Amino acid sequence: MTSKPNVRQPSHVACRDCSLSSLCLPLALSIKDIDQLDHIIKRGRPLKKGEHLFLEGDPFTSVFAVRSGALKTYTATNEGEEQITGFYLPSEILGLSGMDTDTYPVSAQAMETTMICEIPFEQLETLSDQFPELRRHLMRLMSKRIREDQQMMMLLSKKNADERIATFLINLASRFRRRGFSSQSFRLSMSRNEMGNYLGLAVETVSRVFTRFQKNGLISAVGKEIEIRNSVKLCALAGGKTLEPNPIATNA
Amino acid sequence: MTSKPNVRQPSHVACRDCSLSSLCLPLALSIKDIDQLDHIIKRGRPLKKGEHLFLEGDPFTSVFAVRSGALKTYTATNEGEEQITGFYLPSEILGLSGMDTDTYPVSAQAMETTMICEIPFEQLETLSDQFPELRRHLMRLMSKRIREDQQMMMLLSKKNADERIATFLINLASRFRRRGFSSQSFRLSMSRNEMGNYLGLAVETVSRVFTRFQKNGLISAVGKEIEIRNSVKLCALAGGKTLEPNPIATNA
DNA sequence: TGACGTCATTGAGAGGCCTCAAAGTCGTAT
DNA sequence: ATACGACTTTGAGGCCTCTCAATGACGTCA
Repeated sequence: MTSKPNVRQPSHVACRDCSLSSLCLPLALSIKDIDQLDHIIKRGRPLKKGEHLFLEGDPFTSVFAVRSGALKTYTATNEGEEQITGFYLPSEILGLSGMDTDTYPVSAQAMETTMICEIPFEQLETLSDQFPELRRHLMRLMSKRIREDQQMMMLLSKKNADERIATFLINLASRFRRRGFSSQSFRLSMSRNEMGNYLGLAVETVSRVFTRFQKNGLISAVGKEIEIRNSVKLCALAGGKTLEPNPIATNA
Repeated sequence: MTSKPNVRQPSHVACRDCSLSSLCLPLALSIKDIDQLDHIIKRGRPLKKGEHLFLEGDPFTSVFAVRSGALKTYTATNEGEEQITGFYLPSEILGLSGMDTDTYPVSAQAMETTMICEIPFEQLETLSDQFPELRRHLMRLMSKRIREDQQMMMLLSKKNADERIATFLINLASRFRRRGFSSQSFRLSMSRNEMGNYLGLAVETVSRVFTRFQKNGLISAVGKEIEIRNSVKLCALAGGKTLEPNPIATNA
């Protein structure tokens, strides 16, 4: 399993050679201009499971793109519990919500081994001055995030446990598909507990819904491995269309 | 009640003469540059209660600032019910969530007689090219909105009915105060039904909580008139600090 | 001013989800 | 390989909020 000649070290892949460039920030730039973005990006060592990318209260300096792996963001409730605010898959951008403060309003933690591209915000703003398209893309990302958060608010205030979990699974599936992975079977990077926390449900409820979904032939779940067996019914439960109420994913 | 000599017609107040300028978009501009913003703003006739500013699906053309009155934004759930996504008070900006689509993702409706400043988005973008501060302010507004939506998600997934309503009242109070109104007593522009819809509660629950709050001396409510009688306890219920989990309000 | 419709309040009952508890499974590290 | 801890599953019971229903208050318009 040593590296083969034609396989670059992942931590050195340039934007122009990155398979995610069409989903990530570079999509706002022409081939020629991508290298400019590339130059300001810092690529650190991989984060191990449980390591933090930044902590709530840390000074806001950068936004981040996920290259591989998965992260969650969370904040502390008044009672000191953890409240998960989002899950982030490869090509998704996090850190934008800190932009109008001097500190990050949430903590970001790796749920598995994760590689990250760091984009120092000051330099990103400078680059935005040069490339209006990049600026508009950043705005679109934030606008999209607002709409997705509103979908999430609707989920939390109107949907029952079954519908919440169906929505969550369909959303994950569609994000996997867009990244070229199977939307039929995939591996959850979060625990049942984290899923429940995010969806406003107790762990036990999540577990019971999973069991029920399996009895009804909607899914098959072995540990974190999920297979969607009846996507039509699952989508119906989720509320019709293939929703995507969570992080920032792709372009329009 | 005819207009007095020194009172301009409200629909003609320029940004530089507007009492809200320090809370609204102009705060990003110097006195000298405000007039440039002023020139692109359209000031239409007042909206009567129940009238729509825009409908979900309308082509996205402008963002709006509330001059007086109050609006709500809402979207339709899959079952065709209304889901309120925000309430907007004077100086607050709405319409930003449509920015990355060609249509508004929500409808906006006046809850009372309301005056609006319309800012055509194309011209706002052009102006943004000239004034980086304006651009950054727009970004900050969106970033702030994301954080507030996340507060709202926390409310919906972790708080009980008492805490939700306490949070809502404290949030409204702090927004009134910032606008120079009393934060102790004010008039709700929304019905109990709308409040419940927004907070993920049934009307009856809202009503019962109001009754209980009055028995406990936290507030006094006569119809839509609210008086906060024990702001300390109410803040404690809301979860400590004076939160503001809703629309876009002011600067840092 | 009276009548109507909308909104708010109050009560009774039911249901969904949470909490508590315990057993079972998985992953990991020694 | 084994033992430990973390995670998952399942059960029983209770509570909070919703639903349904009816009465009461308010505001509006003829």
